[in-house]
Amino acid sequence: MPNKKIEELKTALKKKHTIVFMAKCTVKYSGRAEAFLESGERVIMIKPDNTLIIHQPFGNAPVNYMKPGAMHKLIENKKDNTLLLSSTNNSLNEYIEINITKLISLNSAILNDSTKIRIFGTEKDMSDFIYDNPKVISKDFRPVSREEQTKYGFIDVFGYDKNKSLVVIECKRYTAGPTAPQQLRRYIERLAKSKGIKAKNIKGIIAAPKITKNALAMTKELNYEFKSIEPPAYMEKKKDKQNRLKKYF
Amino acid sequence: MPNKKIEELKTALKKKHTIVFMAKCTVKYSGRAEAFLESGERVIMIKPDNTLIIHQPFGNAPVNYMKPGAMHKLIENKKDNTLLLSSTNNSLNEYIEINITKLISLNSAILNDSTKIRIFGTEKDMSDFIYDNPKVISKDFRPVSREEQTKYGFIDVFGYDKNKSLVVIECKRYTAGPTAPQQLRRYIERLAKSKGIKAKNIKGIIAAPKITKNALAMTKELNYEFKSIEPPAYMEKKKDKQNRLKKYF
DNA sequence: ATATAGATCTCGTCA
DNA sequence: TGACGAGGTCTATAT
Repeated sequence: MPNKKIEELKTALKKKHTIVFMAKCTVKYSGRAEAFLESGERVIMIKPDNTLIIHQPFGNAPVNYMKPGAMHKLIENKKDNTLLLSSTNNSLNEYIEINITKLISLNSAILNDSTKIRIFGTEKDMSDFIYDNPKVISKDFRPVSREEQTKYGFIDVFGYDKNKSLVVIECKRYTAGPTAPQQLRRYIERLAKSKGIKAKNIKGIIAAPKITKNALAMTKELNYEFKSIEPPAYMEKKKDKQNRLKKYF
Repeated sequence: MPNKKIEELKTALKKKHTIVFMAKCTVKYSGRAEAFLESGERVIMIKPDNTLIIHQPFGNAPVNYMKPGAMHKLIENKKDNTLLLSSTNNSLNEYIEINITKLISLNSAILNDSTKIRIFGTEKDMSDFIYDNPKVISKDFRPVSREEQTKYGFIDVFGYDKNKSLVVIECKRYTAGPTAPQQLRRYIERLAKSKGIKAKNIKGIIAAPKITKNALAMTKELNYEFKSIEPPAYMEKKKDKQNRLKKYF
């Protein structure tokens, strides 16, 4: 490996640049589990906050990583002309060893970026939409709170029907699986206990665009209701995708 | 922006290289949700399988991404000297627009890597450990199967006690939360139904290193049992971390 | 620090 | 292809 590149990498690490390099290497990880990756060519990224990310040339997820706050040490082995990048996170008790046998490319720079991403169409947006438009549940539904995360658990939307019976709504932004009625059941049982009423007198509703067959069976067995509701951002997008996109720039 | 770099990027895209570049850009995403990221300097990676990943210079997770299988188009705007990288995934109905105002660095190469990571210390390893060492549950426990992926759900370990009562064990690698007794409850209720026996005659055990206070309360309320068990890899690691690491290389 | 649940979750696996 | 649960999940939020 060229000494110049190694010096450049050392300097970039010291100066806390954002560093990206391609290298042939093996990887060992030890921490919450243990992981081993045989020799291959990968992309390795190190950030100023000491995040380390290793990507294989396929797939969406990194194959290995260290969370922000690790410490990196670069050790040259002049005998066999290899580099060892050793990363430790003492507080998390995690450890990575990258044994580099070939340095294919290297780039580093100070990147200026302090912006935060804005995301629309989350589950919170969905529960807000239901709170603001209760008629999508039923004309009799009267919401009284959203995101009730304190006493009774994390209830998405909470209210009363025309008979003043309690109504608890669990939102899912995608197809509801078996965990949805499970969650609803847990919230309703807790709520019933704390209010001193019977769980069967609380109405449970799952609001999601779709529900799986099994989840629907469970929902009905527990005497809850499924209400098909699209996430609001998706509805907006359908209506006028281009206008919505333009709004933010 | 230098024409040479733009041509290099175009060629690399065409040749399906693994590409990494740093750029000042804005990002718009529309798909499962909608996301907007104002101008800033980031690392952008494009893989031969058409994965696209955008990293800000901080944090572990990518700020934006497209899954494998997207299509990328590079459009030059010579008027204001900008580049538009437009990515679409038609089958997933997802879309990203990256507006590049500065190209800071660029590297591309064909990376050879066909290896797959091996991970030890997963939940499966834990259920295998319990199956092979049933005495860690109790001296009377007789396991008959592990990882029972049936119509009843996914049961980690399944067996009988000395009275020939059914025993169902749910494993968690980390602190068990409220979802653990919930899951166990679902498996046991389904199993009881299909076997035509009463759910209360099936013994439920949560095996995990720790359990939260609420989860323990739920566990007891449902007449299940919590058994504190360390994940096996962690135990091995404690015993002789160095030996274990050496074994695999 | 712990607890809890969402996520543009991702990924593998099985029917 | 959908369903389902694990994940070295990660991340944000509340206690």
